[in-house]
Amino acid sequence: MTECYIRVAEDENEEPMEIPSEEDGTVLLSTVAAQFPGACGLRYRSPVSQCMRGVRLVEGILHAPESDWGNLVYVVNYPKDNKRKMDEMDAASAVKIKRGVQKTSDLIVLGLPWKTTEQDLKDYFGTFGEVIMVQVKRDTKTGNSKGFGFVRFTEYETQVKAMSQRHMIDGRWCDCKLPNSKAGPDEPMRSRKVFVGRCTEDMTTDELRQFFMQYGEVTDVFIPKPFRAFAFVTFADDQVAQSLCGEDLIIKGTSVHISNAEPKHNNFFFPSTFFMHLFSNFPGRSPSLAAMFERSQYQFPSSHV
DNA sequence: GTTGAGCGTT
Repeated sequence: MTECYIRVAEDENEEPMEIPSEEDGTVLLSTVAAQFPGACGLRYRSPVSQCMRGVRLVEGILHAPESDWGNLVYVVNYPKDNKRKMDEMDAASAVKIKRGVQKTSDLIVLGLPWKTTEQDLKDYFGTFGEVIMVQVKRDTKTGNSKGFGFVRFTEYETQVKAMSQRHMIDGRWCDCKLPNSKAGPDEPMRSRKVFVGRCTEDMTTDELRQFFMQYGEVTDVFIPKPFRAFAFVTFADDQVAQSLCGEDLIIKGTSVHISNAEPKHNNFFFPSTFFMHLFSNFPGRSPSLAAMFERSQYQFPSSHV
């Protein structure tokens, strides 16, 4: 299958718009969303059954129902029952509606047996409902499990059920809890830039751009080199950025955390107490210390906030 | 090559 245009409309009876496919014949959801903001998928009326059918959507990529898209008119899906156009509301509330009223969040799974794998977790929690993310936290050097992990369900009801009981996993009782990192909402700040934590090394700027396009126009993606497990994404609209803050989003199967690009304290790797200690020991005359401070400034550049 | 309350990224 090759590059083509598929016909897309907001309603079956509305005049369709032609939207380009990719070279492999798939269509990016972001391409649809560029013309129909807030779109979360496509459907079409099957010529055979006369029923509406959903178009397969995997990782932001829409796949043709048969060998090709044909001449069908594809109708835009909007989240839940919200069929209003995005321009009838502000961007922030649109994203909230798009994301549903009851957001699911990552759950920490405590007490895992050392031998339990992510596949084990997926198999176990899959009996409760659809699972969209599992992680087993491991020592980066040895690969040994740290005995805890994370799980994320599609449905909020599933999450509630999972938290309401203990879990026997590979012979041990485990608990699902809301992680401490979700304790309080992030402070609001009017920035167009968000901090994307827990990035994996295989995420490219293009992929991040493709992913975040679904929420609004992306003006910049910055991934520090060498790899530091985080990125900055800038939106054209600060309300879009703000609406995502505090969210856990799943990119390529990994849960990333969105927070403000300018937290109160950038003190994880360079705590101020660390500097104070150094300064007190070597009062103001260490070239290497100055160089280190320079690096820390570079790693948290004000130009990226 | 161990262990058994915790907490993922800046």
